[in-house]
Amino acid sequence: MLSSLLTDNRNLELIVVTVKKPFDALSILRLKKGLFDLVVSDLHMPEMNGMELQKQVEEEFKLPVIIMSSDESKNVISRSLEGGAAFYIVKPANKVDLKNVWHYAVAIKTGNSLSIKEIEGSREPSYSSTLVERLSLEDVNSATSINDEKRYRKNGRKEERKSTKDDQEVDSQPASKKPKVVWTNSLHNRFLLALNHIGLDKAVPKRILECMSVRGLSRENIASHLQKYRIFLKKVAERGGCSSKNLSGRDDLRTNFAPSQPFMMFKNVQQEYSQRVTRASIQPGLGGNTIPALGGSSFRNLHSPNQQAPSNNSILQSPYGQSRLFGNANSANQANQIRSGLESNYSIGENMPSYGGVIPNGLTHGTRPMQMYHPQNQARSYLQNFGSPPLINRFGAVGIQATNYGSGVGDIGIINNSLNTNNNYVGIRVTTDGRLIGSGQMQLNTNELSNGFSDGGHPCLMNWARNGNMNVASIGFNIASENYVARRGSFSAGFEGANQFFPPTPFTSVYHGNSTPMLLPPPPPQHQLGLGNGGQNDFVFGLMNNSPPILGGNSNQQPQIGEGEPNVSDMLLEPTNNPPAYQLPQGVAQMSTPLHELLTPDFLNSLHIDDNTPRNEQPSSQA
DNA sequence: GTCATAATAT
DNA sequence: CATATTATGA
Repeated sequence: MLSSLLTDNRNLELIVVTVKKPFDALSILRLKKGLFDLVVSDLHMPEMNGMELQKQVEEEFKLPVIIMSSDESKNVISRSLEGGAAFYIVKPANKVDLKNVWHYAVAIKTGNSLSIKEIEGSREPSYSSTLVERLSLEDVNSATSINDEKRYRKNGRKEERKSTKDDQEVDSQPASKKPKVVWTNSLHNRFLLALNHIGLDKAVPKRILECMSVRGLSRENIASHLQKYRIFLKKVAERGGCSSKNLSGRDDLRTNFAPSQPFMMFKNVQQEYSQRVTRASIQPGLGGNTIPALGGSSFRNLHSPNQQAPSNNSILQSPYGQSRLFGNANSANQANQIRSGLESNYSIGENMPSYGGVIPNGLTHGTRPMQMYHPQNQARSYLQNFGSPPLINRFGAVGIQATNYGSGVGDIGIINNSLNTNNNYVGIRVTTDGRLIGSGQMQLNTNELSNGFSDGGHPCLMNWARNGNMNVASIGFNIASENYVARRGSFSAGFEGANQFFPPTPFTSVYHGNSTPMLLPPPPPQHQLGLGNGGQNDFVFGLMNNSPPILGGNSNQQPQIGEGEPNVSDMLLEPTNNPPAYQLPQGVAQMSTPLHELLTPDFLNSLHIDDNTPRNEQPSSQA
C-alpha cells in the first residue's frame, strides 16, 4: 500500500484548470469537490476580487489560495496575506514564486496527486498565461494550463504521462523536471537507521523503503542512495585509512580550506557552538551515567580491542608525519570484530576495565565484511582513567589521552602547539545532564597557545589549530557542575588536509543497556585524506548534524520546503500521532513507522539529528 | 536489485 | 566548467 502510494507520488503531477471567472471557479470547485488542492487567483477580477474569492474558498472548501497581482504595493500585499492568502505573487511570477507555489502545493497535499486550480480573471488572461507558461517551461515539475485555448508544453524529451486523476477538461502535462530528492542529513540518518535495523546484508531498497517510511521516497530513490552508500562503504573498506600524502601536500590550506563540502561539517560545528548556543543541541553521547569504556589508560584499546594498535596510528603522535590518522584505527579489521567501546556500565570517575562495552557491530556486504568506521571510538578517547579526584581536561582533541592536568594539556597540545596561526576557542558549558547553560568565552585569532580545554573555570573548549598540513579542531564541553569535564559530551576533532577533511565527530552511537547494537555506521571520512585533489569528494555517511538547531522565535516564519523538518530525535522522543513529515520535493513524507519503535531512549539521547540541510551543504546561518 | 550512465545541480 | 548528486534504463 505504501509503495503504491509512493509510486503514485512519483507520478505526481499538476492538474491545472483554468477558468475565467471567479464564480466559475467556485462552481467547479463545488462540482469537483475534493479534487483541487490549491487555488491560484488573480487579485483583480471583475465580479469578485481575489480576496473575496479567497474568503469564499476558505470558508467553503478550506483550500489555500494564492493571490497574484501585478500590484506591488505593500499595502495590497499585506492586506491579501492578512486576509488569508497563502501566498502573494507579484506578477509576472518568477521562477522563485513558482517554486514556492509548487512547494506549497506539494506540502499541503501529501498523498494524492496534486491539482492546482488556477483561476484566471477574465480581465487579464495574459498574466495567468505567463504564469502557466513559465510554470511548465521553467521550473517545477509538470504544470500546465489546460484549457481550450492554450496548451503549453514543455519541449521535453518526456511526453505525456498518465494522469492520475481523470477529468475531462483536465489534462496532464509532460514533466519537465522531476524534482530530486534531497538527502538531507536527517533523511540520511533515517536511512542509516533503517540499514541498521535491517542489517546491511539484508538491506535492499524495498526493505529500506519500508523501514524508512518516508512518504514520497521511492524505491528508486533509495536504490540510488544505497548505491552511493555502498560505494562509499567499499572505499572505506578498501582504504582503511588515509595516506600521508594528504597531510603533506600543502603549505597553505587556506585556499582549500573551506570550499569543499566536507569541511562544512567543521564549520558547522563552529557555527553552531559559536552562534547558536541557545539550545543545547548537543546531546551527550552517552546515556545515563555511563561513560565510554575505554581501555584502561591505553589509547590502543579504544582502537582495537583485540589487537594492539600500531604505534603510529594516532594522529596525536605524529600529526605531521606519516601517521595515518585513523587509518589503523579500526585495526579490528574484521567487521565482526569492530566493537564499540561506548557502552559501559561504569560511572564517571570509576575505573574501568580495558574496555567495557563490547558491542559487535559487524557489517557485511555480501560476504565481505564491511568495516564500519566508528570515529567516535577513535576520536573520543578522551574519557578514560578518571582518577580520584577525577582529572579534568580530558576532552577535546581526537583521541587524546590526558594523563593529568599538565600532561594532558601537553598531549593535546600536540595539536595546539602545532603552528598556531589560528586558534579559536569557544567555550560551551553544559550541565551534567547535557544541557547547555551558556557559552564561554571565545577568542579568535589569537596566537596564544592554549590547551583549549576547560579546567572548570576556563571554558575554552573549542580549539582549532592549524598548521601547514592539517587542521585540527576539537570541541569539548565543560560540565559545569562537576569538576571534571567532558564526561558525556565532547566533540572530537576534524582534520583537514589539502582538500580533505576529517569531520568532527558528532555524537552518534549509544547503546542501550542490553546488547542490542544500535550503532549506526558513523561517518568515516578518513578515506578522503587519501584521495588527493583528484579524488572524489566523498560524502560522510554517518549520522551527523550539520544544521544549526532550530531556535525558538521563528515560528512565524513560513517554513519552506526542505526546512523545518523534524529532527529525528524530536520525533522519537515524543512520538506523536501526527508524525512530522519530511518534505521531499515530490511529495511530502510521512512517517508511518515511528522510529521510536526502533530506537531506545538512550540512543535517542545520543543523537542529535536535526539536520534538514542537504547533506554536504552548509546550513545557512541564522541572521 | 544492481549497475552504468544520463541528467541535473552546485 | 568540473564535480557531485540523483534519476533512470538495461
